Amino acid sequence: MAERIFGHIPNVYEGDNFENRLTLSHSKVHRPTQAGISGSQKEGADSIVLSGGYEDDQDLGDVIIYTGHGGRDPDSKKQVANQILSDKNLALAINCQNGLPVRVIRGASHKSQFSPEFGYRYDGLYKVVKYWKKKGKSGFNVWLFRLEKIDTDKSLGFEVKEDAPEYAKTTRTTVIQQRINRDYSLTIRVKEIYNFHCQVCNTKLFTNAGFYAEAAHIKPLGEPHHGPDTLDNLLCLCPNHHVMFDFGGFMIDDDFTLVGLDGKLTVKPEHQINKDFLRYHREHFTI
DNA sequence: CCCCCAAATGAT
DNA sequence: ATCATTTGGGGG
Repeated sequence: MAERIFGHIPNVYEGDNFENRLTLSHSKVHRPTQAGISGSQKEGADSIVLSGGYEDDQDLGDVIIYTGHGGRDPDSKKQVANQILSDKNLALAINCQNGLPVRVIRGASHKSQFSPEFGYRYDGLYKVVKYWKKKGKSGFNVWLFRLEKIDTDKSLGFEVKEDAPEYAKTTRTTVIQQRINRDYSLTIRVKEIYNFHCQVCNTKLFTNAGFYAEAAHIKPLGEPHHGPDTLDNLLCLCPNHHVMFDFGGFMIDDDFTLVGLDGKLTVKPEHQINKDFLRYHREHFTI
């Protein structure tokens, strides 16, 4: 299977139109030819289509209340059963918990003032800010997802000038894209290595969407630290210890002894941690 | 690998 | 409306 791309697809811009689901699929913007949600419960959802099939959808433009899938009679298309938080619905929940963007495509059959007249239109990136269960118009439970539009360029710390040449935009999009995806797959990997247990306290949190942990960079990414997005610069932490680590609440010695907290960092053999990054963290974040 | 699904599509 | 066909993806 081709790698799932989160965020914009290189060379595709907001407002681009597609004749039908097949051309949309070939563009990589939304790969499934029928399903409304593209994603997996492990990685999250990379794109959704609004096609007007679900009566509990609400399209307010920059805010969308999107109904999960399932529970419909294949012939009548009516809700005939409760939806459950699994498969693609779970994928959207993963986006919410991990702050992953989802591409939104509106189809002409979706009846709203924001729908295109014909075919399908790529409408940019949204974040999943909340999800909940509700009794839908049919009387059966549906899962709803609140999507809010994000300004990609600003949220990534880039200011793409209106008059920038196309080639520059393209290159930048590609570079940003590759970075997001590489970093995200490593995030999944470090969590899997520790099976979502915090390396500091061994806590394993669970939610209605499964287990929850955070991947923490030892030497921070970006300005001015320029830490790399590599496995040897990542830790699997619970949210509390992630916050403490980022804000210098504790340090980690070269032998993994914790400074400021009792005990030692749990480290698996398949996870080589670069001690230079531990040193960098000690030097720059200790009181 | 096989099986099944899916907010589609095109023809009756 | 309904039917058959289609295609990519996900999961076991």
